[in-house]
Amino acid sequence: MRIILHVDLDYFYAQIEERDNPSLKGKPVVVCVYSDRGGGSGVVAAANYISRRYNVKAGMPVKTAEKLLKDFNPVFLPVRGEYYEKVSSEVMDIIRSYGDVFEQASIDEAYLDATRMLNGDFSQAPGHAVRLQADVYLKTGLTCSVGVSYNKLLAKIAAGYRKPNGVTIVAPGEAENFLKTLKISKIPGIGVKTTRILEDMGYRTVGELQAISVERLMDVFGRKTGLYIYNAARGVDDEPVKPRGPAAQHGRIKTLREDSRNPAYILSELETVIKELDQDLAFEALSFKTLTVVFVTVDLKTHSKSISFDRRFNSVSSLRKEILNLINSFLGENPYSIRRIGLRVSNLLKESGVRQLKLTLF
DNA sequence: GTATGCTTTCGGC
DNA sequence: TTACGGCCGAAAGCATAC
Repeated sequence: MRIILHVDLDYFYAQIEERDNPSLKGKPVVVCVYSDRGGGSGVVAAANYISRRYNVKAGMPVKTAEKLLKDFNPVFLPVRGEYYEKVSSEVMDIIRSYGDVFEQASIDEAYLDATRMLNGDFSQAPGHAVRLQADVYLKTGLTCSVGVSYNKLLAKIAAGYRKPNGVTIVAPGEAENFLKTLKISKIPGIGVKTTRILEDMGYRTVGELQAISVERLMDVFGRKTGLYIYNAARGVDDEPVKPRGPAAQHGRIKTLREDSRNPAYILSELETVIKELDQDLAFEALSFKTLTVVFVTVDLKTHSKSISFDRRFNSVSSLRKEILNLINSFLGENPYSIRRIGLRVSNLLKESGVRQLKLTLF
């Protein structure tokens, strides 16, 4: 039996701001991504627990959060992405030392396989998790929530069970009991859409979900997803904790100063995106074979158009003609104006040798 | 029918 | 009443080859 931990930093961006400025404690704190449109246009990236009491949530328009909090002395702050990345690396370096295998799942989440480190003795796992939590707090001043179980699925659900600053153990034999009263949306991968379908079928808890046959689930959701839901409802998961390699794609997207269907204007707004993406590629010594233009139309739907080449490029700046073609092709088949525009490169390869040495000297 | 590879969309954080 | 970012990986969808 494996010993798996899931570590989740609590309300990460907002907690960092609170840590760095203690006068924020006790107030609703909302960290926002503002676009270039002015007038406070943007969305909420993270909200502390006081904000959450007033129904403020990540993903919500900033304007909505302002209305919900107007009587409660809130603090709205712009995101400091690079700084949060740096804090994340410091925290991850601590977490890493508590497992044999470490997998960073996002900027504020990680999995550990600690089976060998604890000699396969599950009874040592709770103490291990508490020590990890205390160590992170002592060294960084940040709290996290930890889930401990014998697979990634249960460890992740467990981490979400007691927050913030919680530790939840789901020992072998306890999964059925732990799962049966949970709402089905607590299963990772079961989002709004799937929840709606299952609720319409009359299922609300994971316990109830266990009554559906695998055939029925595969019928409704397809082979792969259906089997996943069937197993997840039983706490069954054998995904290994595995270190993540470098990102498989790099992208930049921005909100246009005004909605538009003018290809020349859209391309001009892409200039900063091109510059930043090229800096990224140069810094990491990457080349790519596939270029994608990402469109978000005024109805907030995301679309994309891509082109693949049979040779590698190390910069997008020489591909403006291709970008323009993709924009025109999109406009030809879509009636909506464009609100946001971006670029993505994939099929990445690390440049090696002399070329890389030259680039990293900058 | 299966395997493979590419483009597009979905959804979590 | 509406309001709305910027990333990423995974899954879905589709075409092709055998």
